[in-house]
Amino acid sequence: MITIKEIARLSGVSTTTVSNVLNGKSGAAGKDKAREIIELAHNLQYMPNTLARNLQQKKTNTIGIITEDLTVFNTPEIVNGIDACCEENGYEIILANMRLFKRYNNDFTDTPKHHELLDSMMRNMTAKQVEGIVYVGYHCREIAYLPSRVQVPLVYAYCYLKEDHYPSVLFDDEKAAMDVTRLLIEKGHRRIGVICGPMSSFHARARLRGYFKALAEHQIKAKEDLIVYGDWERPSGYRLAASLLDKKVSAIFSFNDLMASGVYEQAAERGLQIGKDISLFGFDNRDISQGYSPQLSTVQPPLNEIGRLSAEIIISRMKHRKINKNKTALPCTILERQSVGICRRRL
Amino acid sequence: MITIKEIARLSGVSTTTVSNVLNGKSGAAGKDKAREIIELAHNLQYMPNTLARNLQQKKTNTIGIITEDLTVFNTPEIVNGIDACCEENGYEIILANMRLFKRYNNDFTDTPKHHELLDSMMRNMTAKQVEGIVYVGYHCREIAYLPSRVQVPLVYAYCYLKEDHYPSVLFDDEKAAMDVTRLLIEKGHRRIGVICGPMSSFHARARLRGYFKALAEHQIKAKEDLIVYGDWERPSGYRLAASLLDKKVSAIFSFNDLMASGVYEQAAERGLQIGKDISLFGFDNRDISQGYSPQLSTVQPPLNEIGRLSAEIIISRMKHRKINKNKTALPCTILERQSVGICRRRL
DNA sequence: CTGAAAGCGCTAACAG
DNA sequence: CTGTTAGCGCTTTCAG
Repeated sequence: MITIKEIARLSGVSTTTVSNVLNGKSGAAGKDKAREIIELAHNLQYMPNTLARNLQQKKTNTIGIITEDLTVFNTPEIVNGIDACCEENGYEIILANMRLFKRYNNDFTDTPKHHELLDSMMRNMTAKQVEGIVYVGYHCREIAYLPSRVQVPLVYAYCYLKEDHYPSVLFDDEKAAMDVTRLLIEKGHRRIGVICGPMSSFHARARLRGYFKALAEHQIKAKEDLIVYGDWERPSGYRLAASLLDKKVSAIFSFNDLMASGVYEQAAERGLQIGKDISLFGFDNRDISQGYSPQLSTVQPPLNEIGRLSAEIIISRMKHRKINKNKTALPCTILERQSVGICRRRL
Repeated sequence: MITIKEIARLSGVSTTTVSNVLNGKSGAAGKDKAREIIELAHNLQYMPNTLARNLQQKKTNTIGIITEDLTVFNTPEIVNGIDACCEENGYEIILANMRLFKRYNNDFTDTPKHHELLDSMMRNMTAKQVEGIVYVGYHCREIAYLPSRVQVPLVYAYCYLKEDHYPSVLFDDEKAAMDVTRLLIEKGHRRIGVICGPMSSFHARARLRGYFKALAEHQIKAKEDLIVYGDWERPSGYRLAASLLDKKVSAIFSFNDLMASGVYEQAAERGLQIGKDISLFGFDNRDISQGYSPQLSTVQPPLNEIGRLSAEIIISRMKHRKINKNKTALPCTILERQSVGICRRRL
């Protein structure tokens, strides 16, 4: 690999001059000399060595991203947002993927192994002189473990810490659920069944709050028996839809698309047409939501924006040493598709 | 940030000794001194500076990954495979994401802009002293543009070059399609309809070859009117299924899951039960394939393995300067689910 | 406008 | 076992 020194030797100037010319320093060298140097560098396929430059400048313009699992459906889009924002601001990224699912078979959260891995990745990033780190969870949840010895700004994306030691960026489950419920109410629905997730889930609890709030707003009494609890998987949606349909709900709000997909099946078996006889809403905007007829109405979480905002927070902290330890919840987009219709049932 | 020099000063030894101790060089220092140094380093939260180390060693143990678009469904799994293999071999990764879809609105392949972006990313990686690069396409296709001035081993994953200038790793479309067709034949199917993709697609052509070969093996005459051409999207599957069903096929092989999902709808409208009245196979193993009842049989491409092998090739090239410019096609896994049944039609 | 000198943090070579 | 010297490739004084 050809160096600046070599070019200096060949063109009979000092390394300083070469460096100046190649970095476009104003009035660095005589025009002729400059052109000669540039040409030479080009012909010799000169490439600056980032390591050397960063070492000397004590600046890498790099932020690190640690993902819990890059293959979990929401992660890439978040990374994409971080990446885009960094690029726009002249920062580079370094990605480290914990690969939690493949590594630990889905049984890892807040175990010593996980902590050790995290600490080692943090150390590795620090060693590489990143100037900030974004930690990307694979779903929104509370993380108990605080990484040790963090020396640069740190932001949590799509997850948050038990106590606000660092800022975090999430999306607003509660508002989204409220919006969906309102929309259903405005279409005339009063008996709105909910296929909730396990109450241990942050998402499930927040969405339920939103549902209750919207009902209360419209003076509709919430009925406990219209809320059933699934495990986020399709079969539970199929099973639980049965009990809700028995209770004559006119609409079902499933707290994720997978369970909603089970509702399609249950409805089909009963000869009920989704969007006409029964309205259905999901959550997540998974691929699957467009794979049914009629298409599933759903909630799209602002993944790209979560990434962007996380990066912005990091960058602004790096620049202004601003301290901010808050949670930020970004709004979701409600995607109304044909699975929702006017309530035809007499009240 | 605390340096080795500082520790040397505080513990009254030379930087060399500190370096030796901290790197566990055998017999580096007296036990007491060594312990003292280690403790000091720990208390001061010493972190080695990777930049400095790599610069001095002229070695980064890093390979670069350039993805065309990280958010396209198959990419993360491939990256995961590369990452896993690198980790096992003591290499680090650097990821650069072209974000082609968001950047150019799906109209970019082999345009000057794309080339420029690629070249700039390659340069950037070279500047960072990566020792090899894996280029990850967003789907298997032929790439015409040869990056200029590549100075390290380069492998193409999930895509390939027009001419074999560099090795590439793909999956075996033809064999997978042959396996699927055989399986259907063995279940007694003779009139097997195909919902193909556009013939401009590498995948479509290869899968069609596999289909023909399997038929020929069993002396079944291929009928042109049983092959229809979609655009990979769901509506085309719905539409084209109609024409195949009119032609009384007993099985449909859709060349992707999305189009297969349209077949479900068409079949339902005609009161045909998938898996009984009509057998159905897809391709890709998308999430959606498990979102129907009965579940869709499909083909799972070896994404993780593509990643792993690409990394292995890079690493072995780096080590042994082995030259290999071949395409490698890895086998897919056939996932037989309930959408396939014995042919009940009299022949 | 130009270059000599110094140094970023680390390690390798070699001498004591 | 320990320290000195030298240098990775680059940029930044600062003097000419």
